[in-house]
Amino acid sequence: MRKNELYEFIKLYLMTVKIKQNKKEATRERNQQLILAAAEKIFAKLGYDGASMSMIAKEAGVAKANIHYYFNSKECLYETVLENIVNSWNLGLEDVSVEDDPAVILYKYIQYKVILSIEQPMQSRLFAIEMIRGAPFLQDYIRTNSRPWFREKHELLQAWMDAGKMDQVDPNHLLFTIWSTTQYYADFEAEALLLLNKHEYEEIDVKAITQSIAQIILKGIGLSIPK
Amino acid sequence: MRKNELYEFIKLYLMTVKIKQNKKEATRERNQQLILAAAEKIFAKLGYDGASMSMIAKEAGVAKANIHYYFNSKECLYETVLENIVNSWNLGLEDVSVEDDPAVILYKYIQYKVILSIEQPMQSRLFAIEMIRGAPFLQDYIRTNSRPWFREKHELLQAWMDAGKMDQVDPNHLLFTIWSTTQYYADFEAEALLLLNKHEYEEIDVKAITQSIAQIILKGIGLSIPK
DNA sequence: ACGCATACTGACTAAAAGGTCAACGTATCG
DNA sequence: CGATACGTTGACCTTTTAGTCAGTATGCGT
Repeated sequence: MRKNELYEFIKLYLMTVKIKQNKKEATRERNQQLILAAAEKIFAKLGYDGASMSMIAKEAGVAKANIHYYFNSKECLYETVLENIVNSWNLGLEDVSVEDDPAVILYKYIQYKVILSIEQPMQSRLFAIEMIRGAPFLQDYIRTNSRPWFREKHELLQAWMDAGKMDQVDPNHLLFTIWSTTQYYADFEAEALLLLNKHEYEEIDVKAITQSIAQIILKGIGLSIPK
Repeated sequence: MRKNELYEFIKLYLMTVKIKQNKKEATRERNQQLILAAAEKIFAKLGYDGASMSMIAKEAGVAKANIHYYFNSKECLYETVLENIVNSWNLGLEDVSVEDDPAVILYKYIQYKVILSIEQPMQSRLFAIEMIRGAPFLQDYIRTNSRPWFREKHELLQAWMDAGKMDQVDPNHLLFTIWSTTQYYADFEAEALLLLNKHEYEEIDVKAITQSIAQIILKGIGLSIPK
């Protein structure tokens, strides 16, 4: 019975610990999230150098020194924000096999990326700023994480082409084309809205954008919009 | 003969003025260009806030105070750089009429924009940064200058479609698609090179990029690559 | 209730920013 | 040759920045 006792003890202990740390740990988690959200917003709007720690503190509703309590430096905070974004990035083209229909998969991917661009434009912009700067913080991450993902998708597209399911196009540039066309509406929102003479995107725009991009790209690689 | 005399006098006077101002005005012109070139480089690499006047001064090889002699403020310098870029921007799709072949015209435009992206990436990046910031300096310029240009091209594309020369696509999004796909290689050079596992673009890449983009977009709107 | 670790902050520092200015250098003209 | 306007600069100013720190407040376990 010793085993059982031990098990019960551990279970109780863990529960106690959890309850004990509830308030403190919850505060910790909450404030970190608050700071990260504020940082994402400010960094995306003003860039790394344009953003100041006091602005982020004000946005998050905490004292500036408190940010330094959770994050050692401005660089550290920026890096954390960026990695959080890229971590939640490459979804939307996952769990795909050669058997799937490229038209359906790619249409969904375009749709997914357009929605993300319209609804979370700041993430896209923050990523863009980092790339424009030459990816000083993200280049290691891209090398180790994005590259395998990219290779995998490259092979998938190539397999579809080999199977005669779509036209022969350079898979690299096809992926770049999908990224750039969809992210344009986040990164260049100011230009797009000014030229379209709008104040903000509407629900109907999301559909029109998705449709236009999908029409051009899918037909461009020998497919057609599904359904 | 008085008219002729006056004309000769003016001609001589202007020549004299030109000669007189040669050295000083040449220096003025030269240094302004030097400063503007340096500013373009530094602003594009580090953004508006990341760039400092002393860096630009160092890059241009002049004293910091001397920049303020030619340009009132950092904002003024930044604005001048931006407007110079956009002034030399919308070329490549000029002097086009409905009678022209859309395939030829659009292929040339894509080619032009790809070359510009590869050879002058800093201009594209500076523009991108300004747009990401919400176009605080360029929005007036876009409203008054880019919008008419955009409307004109919109009508041109619509006319081609009405004439049955190409598929029916939203002309706005078609233009956005061309811009985004071509500018991607400048703005996201870091990402593209990392994923392509290259140190820099080569001559062959320019052709491959142009070909891939043109293939997808032109076929996507019912055309094919000319010649 | 008390002691202790965690959470938090106002007030500070040193560095760097944009911008100014008086003084000096230099080409042009009477 | 002066006189004048333009070109140039080092030194300086104010403001803002990232980051620090001593000290306070707040739960938590005993």
